[in-house]
Amino acid sequence: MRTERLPTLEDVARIAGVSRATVSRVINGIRNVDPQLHEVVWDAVGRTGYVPNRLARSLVTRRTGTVALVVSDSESHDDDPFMSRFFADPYFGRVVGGLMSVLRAQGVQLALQIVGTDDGRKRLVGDLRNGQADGAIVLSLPAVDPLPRMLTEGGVPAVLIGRPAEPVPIDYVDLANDTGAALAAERLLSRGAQRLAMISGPADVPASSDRIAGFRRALARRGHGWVPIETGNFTRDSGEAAMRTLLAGHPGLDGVFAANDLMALGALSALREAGRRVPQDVAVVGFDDSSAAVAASPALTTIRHPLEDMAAEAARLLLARIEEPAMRVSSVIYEPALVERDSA
Amino acid sequence: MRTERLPTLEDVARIAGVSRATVSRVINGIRNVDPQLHEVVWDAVGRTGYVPNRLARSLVTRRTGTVALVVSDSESHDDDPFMSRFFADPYFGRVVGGLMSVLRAQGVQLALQIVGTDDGRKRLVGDLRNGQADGAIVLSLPAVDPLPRMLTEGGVPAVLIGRPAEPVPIDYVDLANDTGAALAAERLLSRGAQRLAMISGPADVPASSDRIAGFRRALARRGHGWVPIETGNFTRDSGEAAMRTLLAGHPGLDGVFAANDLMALGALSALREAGRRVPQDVAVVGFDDSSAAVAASPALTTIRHPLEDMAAEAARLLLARIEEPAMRVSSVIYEPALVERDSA
DNA sequence: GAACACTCGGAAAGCGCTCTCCAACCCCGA
DNA sequence: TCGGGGTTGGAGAGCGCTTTCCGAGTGTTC
Repeated sequence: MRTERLPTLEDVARIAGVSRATVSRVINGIRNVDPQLHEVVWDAVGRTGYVPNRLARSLVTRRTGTVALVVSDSESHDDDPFMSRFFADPYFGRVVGGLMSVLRAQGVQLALQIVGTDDGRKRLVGDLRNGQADGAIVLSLPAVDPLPRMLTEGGVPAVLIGRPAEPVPIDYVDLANDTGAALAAERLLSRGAQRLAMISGPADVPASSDRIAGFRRALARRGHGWVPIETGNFTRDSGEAAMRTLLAGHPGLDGVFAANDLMALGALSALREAGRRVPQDVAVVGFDDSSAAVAASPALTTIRHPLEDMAAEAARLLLARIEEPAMRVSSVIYEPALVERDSA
Repeated sequence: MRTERLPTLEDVARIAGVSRATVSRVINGIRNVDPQLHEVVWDAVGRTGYVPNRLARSLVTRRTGTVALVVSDSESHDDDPFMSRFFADPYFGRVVGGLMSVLRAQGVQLALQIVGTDDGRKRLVGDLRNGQADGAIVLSLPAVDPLPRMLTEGGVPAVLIGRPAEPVPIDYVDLANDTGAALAAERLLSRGAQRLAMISGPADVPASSDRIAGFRRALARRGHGWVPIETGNFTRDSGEAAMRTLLAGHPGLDGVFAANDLMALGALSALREAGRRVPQDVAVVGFDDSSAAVAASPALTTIRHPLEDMAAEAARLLLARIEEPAMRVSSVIYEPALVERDSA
């Protein structure tokens, strides 16, 4: 099976009685080839079951029809369960789904790449420059990541999902995280909550710090000063722990904003355990509008994060930049919206 | 940036003052090259910042260091939301996570491929035979899918996750779905439930039919005859609808087995809406032990599905087959386990 | 009928790499 | 001094494709 040689351009050419060049032209629909020959060639293609070899083609055209989805992680070891947690999180799947919705239509493939070390990043950039893929969509996890800069300096078309921590001239799509957090704050206040608190993500990643800043600012505007903030790491368990800590330090709180739904779920557990009713005693607002939000009980009032749309836009942006590398660097910011359910 | 030509083997050879062949040998660590030259070459590599071109290498070695993750769907259109639902489901992410855990350690990359038409399948097999990837992990969604057979006939190393609907000599990993369903049945019975029902997935996909068969068989063994089964499509909403239908037709039922957690979640909603308490009035068992199970309220008693482990094993199997194409076809069946929580 | 403009198809030069020969060389024993 | 065995490094032939030249053929115009 695998052993028998596959038909090549050469074979097709021989059978059709023309040159390799002609077959190539016919297959790629280039120039006006005599309709008669055209037919003869396609016939030979059909008879041989010829399929062009993408590798060989890419080698000369410098185009692969592939885009890399790069997950840039900080120093992760193989036995580190973090990555598997990352993949199990709906975040990853939603991004892939959004990307595929536009890539698939263009016949572009997606190659998954994970880099966890600077060495890995260097190799990745090298491979990309060598035409391993036409461009990259980057999911950058570490608080500060050299990858975006390395990519732009290497001249690799790339689009970030989520803004870079430090300014880099690179395309990206992002969510107005601060606005989202402000929506949460206003919802809690308008529900009558007075003593608010927040369960945030790691303070050094942009999405997190933006949510913290947005929440604080919105409260300040409404005359609320300092609010207790407990830091989690976006997992359910960390949300539960954070909630316990908050309750211990501030038993009178009546409103909580969690920086994602998973942590809100954890908070719900901790509140139930502490005998607090949601939303009567404590109102809770999550973030993301993930499927977990509707599964929760009470169903989570949360902030909608149009991740699929963002990923799709990132893909479009990347395709455009691949087509036109000199294009001006741009970024697209999506507006979040409040989703009202039962928890606040 | 992108314009400047990248250093090639040739350049390195010139700088090191040796031939291309020698540089190639040094880089690939082949044969005993004079230690002195060895050093000279590496030095030149460092100075030029040379990175081997994978494409060119693959073209001659017939090895890409890439494995395709193929999602074989039936006739899906671009505006069909099904795919995005599929990606958002934790199933996809868990599979990717499991695969990556072993592929990454081997430096193997994963390329995502989606095929929705027979034409697409044909092209895919052609590309794979041409060495687009070294092998494929297949997630086959349609009830009956020609892809597995096409792959084996094309001599493409491939491993299925989930057994093929019709017997094909191909490696696969699967879960003992029937055993899992039996565990659910026994749990319900031992909790004292007497009038059981099931919310199944589409009856024509193997995983579904196995769960149905296992559930029925276990009940029959315990002297329970016919049980009402309502069919859903693995989404939350379909579970809710199915539960309503069941309640309408069998108001007295006191135990439900849902073929996955998402549908169990929907069932929970429908039961609450109907004023039934879970587990006091109606006991509910789910399937998968997804993250939704613990988020649910009451937390779902469910069947653990070690998907990450299965995917990892699939990856190992594939790597082995790529290494040794003549290896005997094998399959690995995982045993599910009952996870006791609150809903049953 | 010659000069010109086109159209079409073929030859061949790569793309960047690997790997099989083969020549050159070294060391040893006869 | 010479032949044989064992290294080591270089030349060069591909892997399967695209694409630039060019030459040959056709039709058009004065």
